[in-house]
Amino acid sequence: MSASEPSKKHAQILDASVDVIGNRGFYEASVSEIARKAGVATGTVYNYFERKEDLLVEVFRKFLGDHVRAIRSQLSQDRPGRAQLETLCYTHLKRFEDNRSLAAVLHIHWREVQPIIRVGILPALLSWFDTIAKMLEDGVAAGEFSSGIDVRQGRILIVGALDEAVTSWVMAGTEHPLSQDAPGMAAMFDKALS
Amino acid sequence: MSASEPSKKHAQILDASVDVIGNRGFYEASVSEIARKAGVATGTVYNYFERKEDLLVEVFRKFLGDHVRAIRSQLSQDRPGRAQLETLCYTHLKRFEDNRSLAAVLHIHWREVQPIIRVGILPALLSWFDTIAKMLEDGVAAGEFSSGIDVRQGRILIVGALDEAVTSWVMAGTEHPLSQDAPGMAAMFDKALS
Amino acid sequence: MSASEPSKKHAQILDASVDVIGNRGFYEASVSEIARKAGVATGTVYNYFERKEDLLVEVFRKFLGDHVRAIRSQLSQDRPGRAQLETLCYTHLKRFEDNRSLAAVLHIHWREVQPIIRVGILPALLSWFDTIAKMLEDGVAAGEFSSGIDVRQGRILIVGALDEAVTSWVMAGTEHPLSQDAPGMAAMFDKALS
Amino acid sequence: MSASEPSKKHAQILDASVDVIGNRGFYEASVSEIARKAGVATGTVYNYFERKEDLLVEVFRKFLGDHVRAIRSQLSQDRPGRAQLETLCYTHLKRFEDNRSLAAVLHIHWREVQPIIRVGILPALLSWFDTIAKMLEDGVAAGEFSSGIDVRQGRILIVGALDEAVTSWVMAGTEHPLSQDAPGMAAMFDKALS
DNA sequence: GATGAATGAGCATTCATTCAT
DNA sequence: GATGAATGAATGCTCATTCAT
Repeated sequence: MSASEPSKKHAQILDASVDVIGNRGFYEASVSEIARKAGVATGTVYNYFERKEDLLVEVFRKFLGDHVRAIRSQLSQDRPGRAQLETLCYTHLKRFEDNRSLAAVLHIHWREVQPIIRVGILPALLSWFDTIAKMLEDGVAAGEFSSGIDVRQGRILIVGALDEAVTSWVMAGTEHPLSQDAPGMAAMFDKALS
Repeated sequence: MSASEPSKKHAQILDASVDVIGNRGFYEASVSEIARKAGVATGTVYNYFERKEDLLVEVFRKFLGDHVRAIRSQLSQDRPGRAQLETLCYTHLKRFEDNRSLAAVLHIHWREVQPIIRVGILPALLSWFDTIAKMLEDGVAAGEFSSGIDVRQGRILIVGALDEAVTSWVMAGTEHPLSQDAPGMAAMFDKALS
Repeated sequence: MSASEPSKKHAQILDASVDVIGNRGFYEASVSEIARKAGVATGTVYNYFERKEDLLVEVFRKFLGDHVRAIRSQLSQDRPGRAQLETLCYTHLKRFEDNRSLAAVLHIHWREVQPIIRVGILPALLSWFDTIAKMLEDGVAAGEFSSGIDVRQGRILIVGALDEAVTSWVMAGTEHPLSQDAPGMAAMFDKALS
Repeated sequence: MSASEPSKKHAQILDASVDVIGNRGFYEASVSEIARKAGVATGTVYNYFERKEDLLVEVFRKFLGDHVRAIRSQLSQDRPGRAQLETLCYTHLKRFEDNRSLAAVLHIHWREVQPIIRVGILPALLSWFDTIAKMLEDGVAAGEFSSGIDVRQGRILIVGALDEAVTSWVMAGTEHPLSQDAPGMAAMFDKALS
């Protein structure tokens, strides 16, 4: 295998982490269970990750990172303003509707006080926040959003509302299609920012 | 002390729980540390609470319960619509600005997957959600909010945005006054719902 | 109350000890549960007994002591030999048939390795052993039992067999009348000693 | 080591359990102490046994099981009746004379009320009882024992007397050779059953 | 004497992490 | 690199005992 090819086992372990942590929560999940789900021995996990905490950190780095990159790519194809808001909401909600375990991991452990986790997660989180802020700034620059809006508060509104939408859906355990809320959420955001 | 006064030690333990859990997180907090902070022996905690989990559950029951009751009382003195939104935002943000530990406990452990905690916390959570939904319904009935709004989505918007505002403030560790965001948040909510 | 009159609470606690220890076993029984069954506060137990272990020791002292005295009194009314064997078996088995909890306490904790219990129980145990040995010696002296018997081994035979009879009955939880085995046991003892 | 060889650590832990439980009693014995005696870490015990109680249960399963198999093998080489009684007594008493700790564990915890222990121990106990009962039936069939005997009562007599012989010897802490009682016990049994 | 809340030592058990194979 | 048995620190919880009221 070439050096650039990511290890297959690394990926297996990461996928298993999403699965187990998403269903049990980080503190109720055991490294052995994740290893078993990944089809490797417990010790193997430590060939790829230094600490249990790194599993969670890497899940954020990879999966939230991928998500943010995808969102950015989508947004770049829309005109700033309402169109981007609709794309954002739909893409975000659809992504997690299709992967409930990932939704659970990212939205439940978003907030984590243990410093090693906090610090590790932060970059991925900030790039998500920045994506939203950038979108708002573009909307203002394009005259689509009011120049009087507070970008920081707007970011809080959007991030918080999307977060709560996904969390409620995850917690409720219902099968109602999460992405159906996208138009309504986008409309509210649009009005709030005009 | 009068007979009707609830146990002093119970209150001490609950306050210490807010303090310790708020700073370490539930899983990093040990019962002995909470006991020490409360000025009682470890075993004493178990005279008042059956399990460690009950500490967290009771914090929600009491402090979120008190908060919701206070909010409801405040809202009843305002006219439905924008006035209530402003009161809601200010009261909510001010409450947690004045008690960072409580903010940390409630906003970090809002989401908790362990069933015994989930189930214990749920009633307090639902009463918070219902308070927001009720406010929206009153606003619609009074003609202050558009009759076309989706109350469920509106609830998600407000709960999520307030949650994110507090969480960001807690996590950042900055001393910027959280309550200053109240007018801006209220204005966005108002526009979103019109 | 006169000094010689035994305390009512002392008796209540002892009766409750038989009840609880008989059903849970000494180590699974808690002092608080015994106190509750006795209708007194936990601390009250320590006004009458120094340690938890003393509860067990006192049960042996009082109830095995009473039993041995009753047996001795019965035996003194019979002629040595077979008649005494029959009286012994019937009285012993009937006593415990009528009080299953006491049977459980005495027969399960007969053997106990904790020194403080061992030492405390020993006198009562020895008086029980001596009673049997004395009966055997009387039987030999009266020419009813063979002069070739080993009194120590005869004591072991009778004590062990009666013990096993009661223990089996207690453990099985059946309702078959324990005392019905008395004639058969007595007959075997008689033949063994002739 | 061959693959069929049972785990060495498992055996070490079991041996240490006999040692520690035999001397302290089950409830006074701590898992850490057993682990230390076995030369392993505390956690290692839990790689081989699920619960502390399983240590005791396994001791019965293995050591009482081995003993019963050995006894059965010996008995099959003797003619039913007196010869078997002598073999039984000698083999039994000699076995425990040579292993005082094992004698203590098996004879003290024979009776145990905690359900998880009771149930776990029961099969080994029943196979011991059955061995005695079978021996009696064979003796009756061979005309060596009276056809009028009650096998159940005979089982109680033998099991109880042997149990008491060993227990007395263990408790007394004397060094008198336990097995010397075998002929006398066998003779009494023989007469009792004729 | 009676009470029962308070105490804190003690212990079973878990599990992240290591390391010999 | 892969394995999984071994490790032992860490912690929730119990309960005999004390003592202020």
